[in-house]
Amino acid sequence: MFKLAILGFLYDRPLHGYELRRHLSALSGHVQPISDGTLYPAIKRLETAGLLTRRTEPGSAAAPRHTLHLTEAGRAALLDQLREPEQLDISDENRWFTLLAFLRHLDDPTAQAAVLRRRLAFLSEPASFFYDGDRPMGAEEFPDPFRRGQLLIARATTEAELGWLHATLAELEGREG
Amino acid sequence: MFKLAILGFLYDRPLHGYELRRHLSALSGHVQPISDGTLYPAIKRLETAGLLTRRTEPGSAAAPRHTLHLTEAGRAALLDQLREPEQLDISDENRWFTLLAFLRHLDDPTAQAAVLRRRLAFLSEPASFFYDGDRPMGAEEFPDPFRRGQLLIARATTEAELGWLHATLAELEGREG
DNA sequence: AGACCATACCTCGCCATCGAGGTACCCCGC
DNA sequence: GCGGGGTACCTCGATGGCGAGGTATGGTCT
Repeated sequence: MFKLAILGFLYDRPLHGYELRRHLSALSGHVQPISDGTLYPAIKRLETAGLLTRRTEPGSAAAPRHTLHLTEAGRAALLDQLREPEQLDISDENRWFTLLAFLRHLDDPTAQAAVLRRRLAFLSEPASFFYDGDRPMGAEEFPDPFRRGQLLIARATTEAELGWLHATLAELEGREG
Repeated sequence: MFKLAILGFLYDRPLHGYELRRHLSALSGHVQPISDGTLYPAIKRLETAGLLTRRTEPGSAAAPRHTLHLTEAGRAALLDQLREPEQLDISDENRWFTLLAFLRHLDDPTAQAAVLRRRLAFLSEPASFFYDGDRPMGAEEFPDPFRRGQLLIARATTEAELGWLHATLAELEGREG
């Protein structure tokens, strides 16, 4: 879902489709480059929903461009999704990173901290990729280096993020006063 | 795409749909629980493609079960996808982890090392989520803690995985010799 | 003048996924 | 003997992403 990312980038300033695509490519293009067949229909959906408007301008170097502007409803929709993200935005790393990229737009330390706490709760659940019955299996239990690596990497990632989460929450709670 | 995971689990031993779902939930259910509407059509597609067969058995505790068995074509398809994964399997963390979970089935240290080297190349590309023109921006350049965190966490994750990759490649190359 | 490339946008058909809904069976407790 | 819960499977419609294809413009190189 690119809805969040599109609204997030347009919140800062109006962009035309091509610029938007460059921003989106930087944000998540290393995983999978965004295709025209994804971007333009997504823009159209947002326009139909009244979240953005298009203004045609003569192209600076080519065909006429449609500059995209967020409407008030669009700004509200972005802030809503930042304030109360779906669970998938919390649990999926790609979506979570997208959310993080725009969380500063939510200009309220208490609301920001609440979102971080949801991620903290998710990361704190004991989880493995493999179970022996109900018992989560640890890295040491696998003879092959691949599953062992999978678990070790996941653990390292979680540790790093937990450290950052705790530090940032402390900082935000200071500001909440 | 659950094709890889389904084939991977069945490679070890035949399972019926319900068991399969429990395995898939453990592997990737923390991100998004797998739904029936995904699993059963996926099984049917694999059956139609001749990669697995179903044998109906009386249900042990309920309705009759369909035990799923990989065919020779199914085993070959799994090994193919492990040996020459699509780029998305390399670049997307969720897919990469799925691949890692079954890479041991590819019983050839040279081929395994080649796959790890593709991931290594992907992680070694200089990348950021944000660019100033063509210059990738570093964590220090953002005043908000969220984008800073995003970049710091990504960096920590990459470091951890690079360490494991180098160690495992050395181990595999020892075995190739 | 012509070829070529980057910019800029759009559409179509395909396919995977999802949620909601449904069927059926068996066991256990009351 | 009846209801509820867990096991086990299936289908349907909606949605969203993707690849392939198409259009058009303007600058640059030869």
